[in-house]
Formats: sequence, C-alpha cells, structure tokens
Amino acid sequence: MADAVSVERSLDGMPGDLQSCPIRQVLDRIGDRWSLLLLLTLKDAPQRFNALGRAVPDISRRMLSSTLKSLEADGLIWRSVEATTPPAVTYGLTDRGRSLIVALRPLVDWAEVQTPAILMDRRRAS
Amino acid sequence: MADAVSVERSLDGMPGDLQSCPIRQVLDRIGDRWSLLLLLTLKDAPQRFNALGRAVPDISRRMLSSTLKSLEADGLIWRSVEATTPPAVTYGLTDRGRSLIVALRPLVDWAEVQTPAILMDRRRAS
DNA sequence: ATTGCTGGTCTCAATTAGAGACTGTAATCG
DNA sequence: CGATTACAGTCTCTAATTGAGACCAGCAAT
Repeated sequence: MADAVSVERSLDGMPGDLQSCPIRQVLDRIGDRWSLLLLLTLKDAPQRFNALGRAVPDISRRMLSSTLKSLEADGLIWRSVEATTPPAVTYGLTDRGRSLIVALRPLVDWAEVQTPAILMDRRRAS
Repeated sequence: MADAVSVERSLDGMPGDLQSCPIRQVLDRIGDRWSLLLLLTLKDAPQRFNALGRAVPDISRRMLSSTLKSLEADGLIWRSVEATTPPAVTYGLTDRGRSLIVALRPLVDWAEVQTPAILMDRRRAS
C-alpha cells in the first residue's frame, strides 16, 4: 500500500499531546477539501463511484478514490463490490458516518445562514 | 496584496451551481488544516500572534499569518494592533466567529467520543 | 555583548492536488 | 461491423499549496 496520498498524513512523530487531541485527529482527516462534501453527498442514498464524481463535479478521480479510501479506513463509509462486468462499486454511510452527519447539521445550517454576509465581508476585505 | 496563499481559493470561474452551495463556500475556507484549530484556540480568550503559534505548535508562521488573514476577511476574527514597541497584535473571535464555535460544538463532541474507535479502525485498515 | 522577544514577510524546497492518458470488458449506437 | 460509452480505478506529469528557516526592526534582560 504505497500511494494513498496525503489524506493520510503521518500521525507518528508528533509531540505526544497533539496526538491525543481528538479534534486534531479527526480534523486532520475529514477537515480537507472533499471529505465532508462526499459524506454529505452520500447522506440520502448510497452512490457508485462515478455517480459521486458527477455529484461533486470538480473533484478529480484521483482524489475521489483516495478520499473514499480514507473515509472507509475511518469506518465512516462502506464499500461494496458486485463482481459483475463491469464491476459495480457502491459506497454508503456506515452508522458512524451517519452519526457524523448528524453532528454536522448545525454547521451546515450555520453555513447556510452566514454565507451571504461572509461573502459581502470578503468583497469588502479584498 | 499578492501572496495570501491558497486559503483564498479562487471563487470565480466555477460552474454556477457550485458557487451557490453554501456548505461549499464555507468549507472551502474553514475546511483546511488550520482554520478550525485556530478558531477553537481563540475560544476562551483573545490571543496574540506568537501565543497562537505556541498553542498550535506545528503551524508555520507563514500559514498562521495567512490563515488569520483569511479568517479576518471572513469576519470570523478581529485583529487589533497596539502601537507600542514592539507592537502588540491581538486576535479574538467576533460574534460571527463565536456563533461558528457554537455550531461546531456537536462536531467537537462527536470527535471526542468517536476518536478511539476510529483510531482502532485505522490500524486495522492499514 | 549576546541572546531573545515582538509580528510578520521572503525565498526555496518538499508535499499535495489536479489533468488527463490508460486499463479491459461489455453494452449501445449508427 | 466499427466506434463510442460506461464501469472503477491507477499512473504519470505538472501545477498549486505548504513547510522550513532566514531576515527585518527595535527593545529588554542576562
């Protein structure tokens, strides 16, 4: 298992007290450009690889693949392969993934409410 | 204003329906390695530049500086300079920043509860 | 006199992400 | 019948982003 790219950042070689910070642990994984977006995309129904790519159009297949791997390794999504030809690979939320979605709700609501004002501030600041 | 680095990703030139996704808008900014960590660090009290650097030891001064700028541009933190020598620059949460912290609460709690299990799954997957 | 503190910026190297070609089989289109 | 499309990825090459560390000014303490 060589190249699973950065989503798996090195966790070893850190000052001990950082290792033990749970927010750190979790943010280092899901706090990237794509993880939450993919989780949110899977919220309503399981999806197949290319369908996910279409739902999040500007993700590259490379990042799609590696992000899904890391979400699976964290037990947030499952992956199932039907050995048809061509094979059908489906991804969906696990219970843990669903519980994360729930915990994310207030943040999503916040984003919806605050975005207009933030956008205005950004313009002013630029 | 040349180099404010990636935290300010280009928002122009996107397919319209992505621009309008609020979660996208917000995650593109605070969904990075440092933003939430800094916000959380400011939760209890305003802090000065180098104090923040010490609180989040593995952030580089470069990213500290550019992340703070982007948080300020989004109206999530304020920055105040006391013209003493050497000048004292203090950062703190705005009301909007504080409201984000509140919205983040369930996610932080989730992280605290789930981290042990996630860590075990990661080992198994590796 | 040397060291360290303040808050940054600058350059250069390393890491990470993105673009797009390629795999191989099977169904579809004209 | 030949060409294209879709499936789920991987691979390489290049571009973007991040990190490491030097540097700036002036002042305080050792």
